[in-house]
Amino acid sequence: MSQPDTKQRILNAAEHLFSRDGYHATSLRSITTMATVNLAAVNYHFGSKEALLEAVIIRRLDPLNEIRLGQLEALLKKSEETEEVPTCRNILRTFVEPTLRLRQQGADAEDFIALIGRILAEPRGLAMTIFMAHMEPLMNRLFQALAVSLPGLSRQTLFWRVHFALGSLSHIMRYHERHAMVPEGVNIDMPVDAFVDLFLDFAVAGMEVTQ
Amino acid sequence: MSQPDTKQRILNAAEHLFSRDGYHATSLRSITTMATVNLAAVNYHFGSKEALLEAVIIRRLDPLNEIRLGQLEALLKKSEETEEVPTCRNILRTFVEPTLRLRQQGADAEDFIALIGRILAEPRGLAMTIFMAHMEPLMNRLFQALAVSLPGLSRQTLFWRVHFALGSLSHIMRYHERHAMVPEGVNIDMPVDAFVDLFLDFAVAGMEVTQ
DNA sequence: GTCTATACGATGATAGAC
DNA sequence: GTCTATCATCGTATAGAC
Repeated sequence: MSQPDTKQRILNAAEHLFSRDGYHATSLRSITTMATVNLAAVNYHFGSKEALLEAVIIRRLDPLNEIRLGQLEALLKKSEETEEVPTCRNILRTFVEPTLRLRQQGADAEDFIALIGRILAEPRGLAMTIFMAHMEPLMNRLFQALAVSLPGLSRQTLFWRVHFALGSLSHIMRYHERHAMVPEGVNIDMPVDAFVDLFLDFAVAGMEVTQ
Repeated sequence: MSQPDTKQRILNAAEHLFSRDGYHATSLRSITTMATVNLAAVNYHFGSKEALLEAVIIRRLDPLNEIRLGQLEALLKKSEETEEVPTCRNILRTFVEPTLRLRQQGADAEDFIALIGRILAEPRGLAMTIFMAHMEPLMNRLFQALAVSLPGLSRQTLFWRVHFALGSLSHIMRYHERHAMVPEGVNIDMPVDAFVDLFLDFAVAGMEVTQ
């Protein structure tokens, strides 16, 4: 009997397992078992295990980047009208807040967060190529906006500071999974809004410091 | 013929391949071929593939942590004598500088840097457990020293800021491998000293900001 | 003690018949 | 879409040469 959501069930299972165990450590058999579809269905719908990974990434990354780019463009448009340069904090917020807010959207989104963390750690991998291609327009726009907001910084300094800041973000997106080394009195599960501000306090100070 | 450096050759090959391709994507056969040893030599000398990974990690991590801890203790001892609280910058430097200086020590050390990046992205993996066990004493000491240096921060805020800062570091340790998305006019290969300062400017500002 | 050659059972991805 | 067969490769174990 035909099951119209076969593709989605495969995508969900693959997202979960790729995130939890990594691409190479996940077998097609475990994916198709979890999705309750036949082993060969992956090849039929996606062509290969690699193509399945790409589909998993794109399904969530593109909508997320649309939100991030939309918020950034709205901020820049507003600043044109008011003729005020947008602040570094507000620019970074358009990137950071939609990202951290993924956590509120359930376990599936958390899986995706972990998957991105893995991708960023495998520089030479196939997934990295896919990821970079889909991030580049947004990154260029972000870099450009920050250059206007922080005219005192050299391109070199700005470049590295952007990566310091986004590196922090990618690191903490993975951190909630590692429950070791958490001192007493520290709450790992903060409300998203508070966490966004906690992060922006840190990142903006580092971006804006003059030296 | 006896080859007294068989273990080292296996370790070198494993470090290189684990770093480049990841643990699961690396086969024992590719390691033993690169090391020009017999397939069974890994099991003979290390017991299993997992035990080999642990040996690869420990060989470099323990000496590195000895250097970092030694510099931190020296700083704290000097501050006791002069009765001055060490600065956040100097505390962080004891962690950051030996880490970034690994790059100067040749291609092998660069492999290890990439491997650590991979480990940090696989929260639930075996390697993470090994890594955490060997990092914990140093992390506790670092956290304690920073708490004294930044008495105005809550434990919660300090905890997250330390992870923001070290997250930046782990991210950029991997970055040199990804040559995409580097704007013109940006030099990826900076001298280590300059890069340490560039990083500390960012991280210290973020650590110290009051709000 | 070290190392080699070889074999084993499990699991990988994929292709082709249906 | 599914089922089954196929074949490569995996980590590991073992027997024996040096």
